[in-house]
Amino acid sequence: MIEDHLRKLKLRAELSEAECRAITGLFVETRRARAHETLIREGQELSHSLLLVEGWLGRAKDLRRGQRGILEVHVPGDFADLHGFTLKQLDHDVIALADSKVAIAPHDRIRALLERFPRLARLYWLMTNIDAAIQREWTLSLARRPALARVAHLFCELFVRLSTIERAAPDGFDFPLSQSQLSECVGLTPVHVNRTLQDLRSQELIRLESRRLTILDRDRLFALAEFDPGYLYLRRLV
Amino acid sequence: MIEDHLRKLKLRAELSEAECRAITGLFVETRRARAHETLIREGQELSHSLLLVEGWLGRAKDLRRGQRGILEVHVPGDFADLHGFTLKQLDHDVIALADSKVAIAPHDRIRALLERFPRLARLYWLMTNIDAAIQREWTLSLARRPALARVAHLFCELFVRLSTIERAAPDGFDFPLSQSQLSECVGLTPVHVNRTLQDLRSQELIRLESRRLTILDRDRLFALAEFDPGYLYLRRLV
DNA sequence: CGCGGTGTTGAGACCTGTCAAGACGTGTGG
DNA sequence: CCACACGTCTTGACAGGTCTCAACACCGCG
Repeated sequence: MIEDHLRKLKLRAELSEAECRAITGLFVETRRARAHETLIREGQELSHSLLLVEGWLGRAKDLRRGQRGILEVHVPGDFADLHGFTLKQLDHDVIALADSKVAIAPHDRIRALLERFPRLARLYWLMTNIDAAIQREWTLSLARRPALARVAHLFCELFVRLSTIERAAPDGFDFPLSQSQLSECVGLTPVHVNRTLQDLRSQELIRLESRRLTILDRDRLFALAEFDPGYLYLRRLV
Repeated sequence: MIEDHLRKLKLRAELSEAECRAITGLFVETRRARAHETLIREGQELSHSLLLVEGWLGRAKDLRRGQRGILEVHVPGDFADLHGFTLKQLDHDVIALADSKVAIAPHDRIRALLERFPRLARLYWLMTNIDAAIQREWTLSLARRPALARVAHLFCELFVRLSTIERAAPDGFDFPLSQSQLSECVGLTPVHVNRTLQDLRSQELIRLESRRLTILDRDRLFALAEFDPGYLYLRRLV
């Protein structure tokens, strides 16, 4: 059930059988969430963390005037709020972007695990840093990439992240977000995202229909987005 | 020399005398850097981390066409690249935004410290998470706040962060960045930042002259920026 | 059958960027 | 002491990217 998570960890560190079993033992139950459901609210006291098993989650923050930003998206194998373990409460909401399944890890079990395996504490710290690197790249996108490159860059990133958990085909992946949700990820309006997608389609870079994204020309898409996967740190580090 | 750093940590955790001494023992030497100097380059192999003692540093990433984004700024007491300890190399540059002084902590000393004081490992993980929360707020700013609120929000954040290390007066602080550097922080052009600052001045919210920022009406500035310091986690957490 | 969410299109407004020029202060070399 | 280069701040005119508002088509679902 949490193979995706172990796969993600093993990309960066060697894991022993005992460690894998201990990590698996973190989770007490699973629950389902429907698209648009809010799983965790900003400021809420937390006693457990959520691992995404199936579906898509996002971190969201609201402003006045109904404006919302989605600040990061999670794919299966990601902890959505491991930072809640140290922060005790979050500065953002965690929302389901599509129908999803999450596994619940109580904080006291996480604490016990990290005390027993200090090496894993180091590894999860590393994963936090990789999360932050992704966040930085999103920040750069918003600061400096125009709409077209910004959307393209998100597709490139998701393609690579999904590939590492073997949820991407060579030429694309299932992408269940609506254009409206996508607009919240890239800091644009839904109308402009629609026009940007048409632009990407007319340049024969992608297809996007019935919630499946097909990448027609990966090299040109990567180039347009100035995508360099270095910031994902897809290599052994521990 | 590293009192600012200890002050920052003590805001979030109780520290024993032994822990303080051990942290102080992390640093082998200091060095100076001139404004605009690049201290660490993206991709460079790292064997030590830098604590900012005096001055201003920033994390920067470049794109083609000479576009650059500054993704986070550091004030005294901040580790600029503690994530380099786990990541081994960075996905961004670390640059001096003003003349600065940094203290150098070799990674093997950091490793020894965290093995001896596992509680500090937890604390530095927490600090990483607070860093990430700041990054999220910047992302939100870029995604959803218009130029005026974006600049205002940065000033609010810096005012609070500098206050916690007692480097802000009740009504402002020294702010050595040029308008061009500021524009790289907020994802605008220098020309537009200039006009935005004039707007803030004409609304009698701030003064900014000879590298000193004066906040004339804190409440209105906070309201304009929709600034809520919750994301800085200025409270005991460990 | 009607409804809400989604995707699409058009026209116009607004925010931000581009390009160009000049003012000012500072440091440097003659 | 002056001349000069350089970075910074400022201003204007204009271009361009993105947003707003409005309308309509489509679809799945109750």
